[in-house]
Amino acid sequence: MRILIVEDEPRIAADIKTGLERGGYVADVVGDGETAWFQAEVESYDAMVLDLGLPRLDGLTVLRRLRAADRTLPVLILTARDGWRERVDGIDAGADDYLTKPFHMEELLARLRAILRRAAGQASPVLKAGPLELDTRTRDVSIAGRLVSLTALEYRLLAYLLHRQGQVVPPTELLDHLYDGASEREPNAIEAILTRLRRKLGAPVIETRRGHGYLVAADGAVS
Amino acid sequence: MRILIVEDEPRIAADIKTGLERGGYVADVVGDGETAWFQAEVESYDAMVLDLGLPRLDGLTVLRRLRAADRTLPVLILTARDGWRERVDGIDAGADDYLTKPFHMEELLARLRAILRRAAGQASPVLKAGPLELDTRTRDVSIAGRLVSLTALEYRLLAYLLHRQGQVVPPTELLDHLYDGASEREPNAIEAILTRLRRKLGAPVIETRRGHGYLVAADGAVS
DNA sequence: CACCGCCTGTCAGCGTATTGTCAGGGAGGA
DNA sequence: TCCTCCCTGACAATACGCTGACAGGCGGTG
Repeated sequence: MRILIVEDEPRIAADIKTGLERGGYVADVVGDGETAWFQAEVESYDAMVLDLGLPRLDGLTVLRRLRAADRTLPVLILTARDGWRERVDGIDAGADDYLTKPFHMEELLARLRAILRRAAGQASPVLKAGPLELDTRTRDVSIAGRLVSLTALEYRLLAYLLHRQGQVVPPTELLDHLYDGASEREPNAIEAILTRLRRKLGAPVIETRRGHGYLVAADGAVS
Repeated sequence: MRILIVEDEPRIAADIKTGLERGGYVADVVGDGETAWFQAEVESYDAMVLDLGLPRLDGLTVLRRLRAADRTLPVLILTARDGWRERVDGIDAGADDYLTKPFHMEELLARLRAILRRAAGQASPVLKAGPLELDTRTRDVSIAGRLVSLTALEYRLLAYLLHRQGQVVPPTELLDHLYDGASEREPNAIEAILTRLRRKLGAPVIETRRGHGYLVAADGAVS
């Protein structure tokens, strides 16, 4: 899961980035609305954390532009403590959620999980596919009840596929969502992680559709 | 739109009900968790406004039961002002949103609009032509209910024709759209793919218009 | 500061599915 | 009938995906 943080205060931005990375996400930071808009158009993110008070281009405007362009990217906005009017505007402009500053990192993570979950059309924070369970809160993964310990990337890969359960995910998309913007990777990197992940899982949860991509079946069944 | 309000304090419940009705919704009120659970099972609501502090059966429990039963009903929870821990639990239990008491009616309405909007926007893009169905999310193709497995190019060819359903597509255009700009192919390559595709489909879905191109009829019928 | 161990990206080799080309045949239109 | 255009089977080249091995990097530990 790759998140775009839009926050002009470097200190806060860095805190959020660290928090998100601890939470198992990949995050890019931009400091103004203009760049945010550009970045969101050009790169692919799974969600955006958006501060409303921004230089150059106001956060609400960024959000409205996104929605006007039919981009359904989940957006979590950050507002001042007593700005309920601001929050109502934000929600009507298409925000999926808000958080008032200052906030607990833990709450930001919970709300992020929630909007990501919703975007995937899921109701529960525990993602399931057949014998496989992935708890997004604790990041525990178990198969047939047995806990398996995954590395950061293995987890991200699996979580991403589960979020898009029932859909075929092309390898290029995985490349986009598993790594932040700073890095270039060979497509083979995905295959390597996948091999190791499959070995750990020990059950055929992840299907390959040659020429199309990878897939975790909606009910966990293998065709 | 019909909303279920779960709130044990009659005064607040009445306020919310009034507010929702002013906002154009229909609302029912129940005062305890047990009834809420029963009511949500028996009647059909478009969303639920759920107070967490409830007699008989706690709000969180109601929510978890709903989610355990795979009910995706949008739920907005009401929490105390400083209960961020409670909110995190609520969100992880599957709440779509929360609001801290006391709140502005206007904000409740905005958040309700938001979760209803979200719940509505989940349609699967499936292309159809007669007995043929192509699901762009899973890349599953089925004809008369029977799944057929297509290679990357067969899929692209079929998808392209379906996108332009009812129109005659010249082979040169297919050449342009199936391959990237760098490569030169014999026009025969298209014919070869088409032959294999037709054999897999087993039904005359793709017509040839000699001298013009290929066509998938708008209703899937063959003239 | 040095060491160690784990994580992870790259490379190369392998097996297999996919796909372009070729050549021959069939059908439609003039 | 003749000339195109299109279809199709066979085959070879290619691309794709999987895996084992290796090495650099990073963080933790003594």
